[in-house]
Amino acid sequence: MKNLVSRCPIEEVMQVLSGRWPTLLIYYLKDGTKRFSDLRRDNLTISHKMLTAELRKLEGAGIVQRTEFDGYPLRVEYDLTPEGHKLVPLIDALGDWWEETDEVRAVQQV
Amino acid sequence: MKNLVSRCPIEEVMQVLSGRWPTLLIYYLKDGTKRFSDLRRDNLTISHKMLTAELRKLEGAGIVQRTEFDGYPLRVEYDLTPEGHKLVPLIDALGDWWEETDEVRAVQQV
DNA sequence: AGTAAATTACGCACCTTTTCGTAACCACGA
DNA sequence: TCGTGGTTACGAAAAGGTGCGTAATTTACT
Repeated sequence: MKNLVSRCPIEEVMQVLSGRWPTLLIYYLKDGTKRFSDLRRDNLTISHKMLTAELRKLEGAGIVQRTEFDGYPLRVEYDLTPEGHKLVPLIDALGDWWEETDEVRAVQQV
Repeated sequence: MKNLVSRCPIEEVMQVLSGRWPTLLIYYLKDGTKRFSDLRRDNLTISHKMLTAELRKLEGAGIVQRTEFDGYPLRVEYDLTPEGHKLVPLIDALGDWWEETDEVRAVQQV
């Protein structure tokens, strides 16, 4: 999903939130500061490369704040921005919707 | 994004809503019944292969209702289900969030 | 009257594009 | 030599576009 087909804000958010990782990362970060290696430990299956790419995307969208500390080994901390925190309940609402419509899907499958 | 890495409802919704088309299709359908060819006309760039695939995914998720009418040429109508309609304001909220955080992003880019 | 073409909603095969994981490498300090 | 956070190159796999085929009926042309 490289470029947009409309200038609709919804398509723009979805470009950032689409995929397996963005919402999961937001969820790990909502509990507080995490380091790169913390996220890799929590989130077993994401590759090194994907994690950096996704974090930068979220940073560019103003959802995640990256803080680099001088010294070796290099230390970097990731947090949700205030804007990122505002996003959490909206994503929760989608999860709730999914759970509520679970029975509907169960019926349809028959 | 073939299979899930967690059993979190949020990852499950995102599997359905991820990508360029699902939310756009929901938006076209929220105004009422559309036929396959209506959607292709509105939504210039989607290929027929993608359109069928996305519509079936939304149908499987209980968001879209597909109604087939006998006769030739075959006629098929697509509508949002009641559950699908409930989803609209949640997606709207994401779009609103994106617009509100627009200035934040503008500042960061500098 | 007879034939040709258009219509609708796809399925399928083929081919290109994009995505993503793996692995190697870098910087440095303990 | 290991750990940290990150980049790059490579290759496999998945996503997605194009074009052809299909059904039965209507319309358009000769």
